[in-house]
Amino acid sequence: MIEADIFKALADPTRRKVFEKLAGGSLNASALRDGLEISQPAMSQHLAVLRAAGLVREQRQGRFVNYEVDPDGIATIGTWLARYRAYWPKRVEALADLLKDMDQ
Amino acid sequence: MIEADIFKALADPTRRKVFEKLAGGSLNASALRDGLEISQPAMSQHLAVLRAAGLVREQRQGRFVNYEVDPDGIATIGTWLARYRAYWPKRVEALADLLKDMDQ
DNA sequence: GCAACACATAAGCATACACTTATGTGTCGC
DNA sequence: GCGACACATAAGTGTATGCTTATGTGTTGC
Repeated sequence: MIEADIFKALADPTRRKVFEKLAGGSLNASALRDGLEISQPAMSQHLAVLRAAGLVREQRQGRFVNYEVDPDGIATIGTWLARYRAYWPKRVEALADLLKDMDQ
Repeated sequence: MIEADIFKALADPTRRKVFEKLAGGSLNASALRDGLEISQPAMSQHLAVLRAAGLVREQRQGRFVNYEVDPDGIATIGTWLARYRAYWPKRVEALADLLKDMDQ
């Protein structure tokens, strides 16, 4: 069950901050530490959790490792959330429009 | 930060099962225990966590307490997920359509 | 009132988890 | 090759969390 890994990964506030940083584009592990008061090993462990959950994927570039949002994780949350569309309130109707033009 | 409570609540597999049961309609605490091998106090504690997170709301009916999905929690996840619409893969495009006609 | 019921809360305990320090692996530039 | 760098992994530790048993609160029916 990969949903378990996803929600567990997002349960940690630091990992959510990291993930939300990546929403703006790919960054390497050191850049992700900026602003967050966290040790290098701690960040490495958090990134491992996010990657294991399928929320993030990595790309080695020399001695740097670039991380970016993995669409697979997003898709899993999206399809999970779709089960509850009957309970979606009207005020979030705009969200559906946003989702519609995701590929430009 | 209510997002913290939401993701923490959904990180537990039992609570996700409970929440997914409620996707089909409201149920009382005893009915929610059916199928899940869980004690009465454990269920009560899980429901308290889900309610504190805004994922579930209760409605007393005599000595029963009916629980149902709280649209507020769903909306919070939805708006959070909207930040990542750039990474939404094409294959989940259908989800957007589902969200569009949520109010019939 | 009182017994049975539906659920909530309290207290204690075992495990999971996020951190730390220390060390390992791989790359770059000289 | 070798030192500096970017990151990963190992091992240990304090705290959070989900469970248990026991008890409390409120409702129903007699």
